Amino acid sequence: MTPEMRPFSQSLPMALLRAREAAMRRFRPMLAEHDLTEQQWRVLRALSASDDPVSIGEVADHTFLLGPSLSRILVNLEQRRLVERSTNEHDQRSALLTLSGDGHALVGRIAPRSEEIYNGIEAQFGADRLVALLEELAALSSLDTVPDHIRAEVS
Amino acid sequence: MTPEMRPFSQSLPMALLRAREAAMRRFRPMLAEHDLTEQQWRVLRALSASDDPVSIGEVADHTFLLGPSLSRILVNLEQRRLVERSTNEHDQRSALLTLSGDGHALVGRIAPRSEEIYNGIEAQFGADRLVALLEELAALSSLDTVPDHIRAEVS
DNA sequence: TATTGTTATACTCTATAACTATA
DNA sequence: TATAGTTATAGAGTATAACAATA
Repeated sequence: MTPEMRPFSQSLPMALLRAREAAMRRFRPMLAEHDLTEQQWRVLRALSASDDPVSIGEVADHTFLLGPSLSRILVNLEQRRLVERSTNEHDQRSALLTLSGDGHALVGRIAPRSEEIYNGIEAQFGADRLVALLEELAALSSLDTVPDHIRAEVS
Repeated sequence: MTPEMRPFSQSLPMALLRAREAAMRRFRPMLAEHDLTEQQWRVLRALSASDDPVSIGEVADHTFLLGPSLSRILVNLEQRRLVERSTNEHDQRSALLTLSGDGHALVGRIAPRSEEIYNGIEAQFGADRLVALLEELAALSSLDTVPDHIRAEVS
């Protein structure tokens, strides 16, 4: 034993991983039915969240995917006609992504089942409690995110 | 947009991933210095948490690693003399794992720095608040875990 | 020169099935 | 027959660097 370190069971990264596994266990079968990996789904989900085209870099930030990973995922999703690419007229370097009609349709088929699973978690865990947990997670995530007005002063 | 589904920003799996990323960003450089992947570290951490030898299956459960992944990680950790294997005398099929002296030494070198990082998070987020968050995460993780005495009745 | 994104490369992990040895 | 673990195999993601095109 290494008593100097907090118990494995109380490690924050492990607790987060464990909780995520517990949640994903409910969602995975549904994604598998549609031949989607978690990462592919994160991309579709990020695009479905916006009416406007989103740059590849923004999608990478939102989905926690690295450039090379995202590039290959996009090749796959474009071949499946779920995602469409256009070029930003104001900056020829950056590509803009949108969900295709098929992409919207697929998300639309998955959405109600996702909500169902979500409602099940809310019913067991408590809706208010879940909202509170999400708030705490957001607060934790933004700990090292320097607010914009401060960053402007620093840099 | 797909208004039928809750916002991407409020998806529980994404919130957990985001929080885990925020936490791991602080820990990763330390692991990289010791040439450890997150998964290798999870194995060492799980073994360091127990004075008694642990079976491979138990380690797999605790670390959320599949058998084949764990097998190869163990080959690596054994070659580096961080982990030792012995056979369970009562069941020749199962192998028992323990942290070697070098393994303990490595965990011992990492532990204080890990605690330092942890204290930083506590200082920013609040120690009590972090304890409360860990409790909520544990509760969420155990939602679908049927308690043993009930499982005995059911099966 | 800096930025956006892709390609190259090597490694690691995931996931399923088939297999060996033991129970 | 069932279980513990390994091996085989295919696929996908991670990570870094090098690169092309554009700003």
